[in-house]
Amino acid sequence: MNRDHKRQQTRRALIRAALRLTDERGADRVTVDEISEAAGVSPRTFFNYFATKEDALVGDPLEGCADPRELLLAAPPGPALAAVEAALAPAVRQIQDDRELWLLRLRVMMNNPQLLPRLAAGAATAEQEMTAAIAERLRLAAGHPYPPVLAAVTGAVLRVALMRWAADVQDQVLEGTSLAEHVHEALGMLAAGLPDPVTGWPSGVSPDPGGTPDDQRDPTTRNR
Amino acid sequence: MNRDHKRQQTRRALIRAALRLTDERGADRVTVDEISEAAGVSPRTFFNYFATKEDALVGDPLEGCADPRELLLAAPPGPALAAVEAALAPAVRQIQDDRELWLLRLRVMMNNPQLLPRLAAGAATAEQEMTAAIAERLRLAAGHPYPPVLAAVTGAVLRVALMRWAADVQDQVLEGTSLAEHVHEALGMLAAGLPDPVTGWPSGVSPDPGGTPDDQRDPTTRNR
DNA sequence: TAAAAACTTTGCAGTCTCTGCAAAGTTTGC
DNA sequence: GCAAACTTTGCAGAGACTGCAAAGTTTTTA
Repeated sequence: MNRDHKRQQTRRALIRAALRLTDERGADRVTVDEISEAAGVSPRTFFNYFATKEDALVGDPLEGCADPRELLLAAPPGPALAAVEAALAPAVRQIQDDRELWLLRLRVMMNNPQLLPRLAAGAATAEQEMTAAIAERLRLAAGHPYPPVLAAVTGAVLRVALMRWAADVQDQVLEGTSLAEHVHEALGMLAAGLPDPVTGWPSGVSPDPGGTPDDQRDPTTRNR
Repeated sequence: MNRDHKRQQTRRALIRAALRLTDERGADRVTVDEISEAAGVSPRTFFNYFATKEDALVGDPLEGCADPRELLLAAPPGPALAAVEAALAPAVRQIQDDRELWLLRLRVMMNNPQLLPRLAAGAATAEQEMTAAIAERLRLAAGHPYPPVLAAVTGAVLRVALMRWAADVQDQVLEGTSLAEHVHEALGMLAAGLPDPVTGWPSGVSPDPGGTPDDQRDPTTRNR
């Protein structure tokens, strides 16, 4: 049997076993030994596939997707936020294609909050790459705040969209909003400057056009 | 000697020992036994103070600050994003007051990326509280996307601001920007809708009536 | 102030995660 | 069919973390 294929199969078996057992009993009532046994491999083999027990649970939303750098640079010319949305699209599509698995995974995460940080963990690497790619696309100098802010913020938005998508399904909303729609909706809020949804007021932090750093009179700054 | 005071002292000794040793050798070359010894307590005592080794390293930016709920509800009436900035102010002030410790901590984090996720971890709880507080302040229905998006996004911004502030100092920028200024600058970008800093183009995701307060038809809210 | 109550520290024994290494087993290319 | 390349496995061991009960310290009470 094909080597790569077999590896993928073992990998998936481990992930599924880990998720199923954790879903049934909670994260700290499942051992690596049990997961491996359920997947039909030795415990030692588990660690050939995953560096930590939690890695098998959390997974990587971007796994198998092209390098974000390429996607971002390949995105049609236009505003950066739109390009980021385009770059995220393959990941979103992939998650929707593996719907069952991701819903299980997200349910497990919501029931085991210790895992939430790890989701951000995978994001940490992706975020760094994203930051670099944005800076490159816009040809901004290394110290410019825009790329890291945009990368962090879109990462946060993706995470929230995932959770809301999963919560919709959990709550039996039969024809719920698609993940892509959740992402788009949240990015739309960002693009609009997070206006207050009740009053429609603009968000009201002085927009300080990134260029003019006349922050000297900011009242929160005078000390130190 | 006063009991509380002694506890705080032990706690700080453990944190300092953990940070110093990790700074010298890297996170995986330091054991709990060594940290405890350096702090003058038994290894068992370490775990009376921190649930994990990493907890001693990461700390909590909001530790000792008032409940974000109260801060947010106490903030002057006005746009939500401005209220969030006001709510963040005490945490920012506290970090600047403990400048030395936080700079060491952030340097350690930048040199030991395994720790970055944990920073988001503490944020996870704070983020939930923030979400609830925002929803309460704006009297939004439970399923509305605005509170979780705003909470996640401001958390991300705070994290980036912290890192940039620390990086400034690391890079010997003597009269660097204050943390509060970094936060304000990043929030300003959000408020402006993340316009492309090169072209000044608006961010260009169709803003999707998140602003118009006809929330009754919000698709995510219809149920429950 | 002495005794009781409340709390903290510690040692110990044990479970679990995770690693390096080398032997055994499998797949692939020639 | 054979050698190279890769994967699985067992084993031994370091280190994180927990529950428990004994010992030590601080605070309260009478």
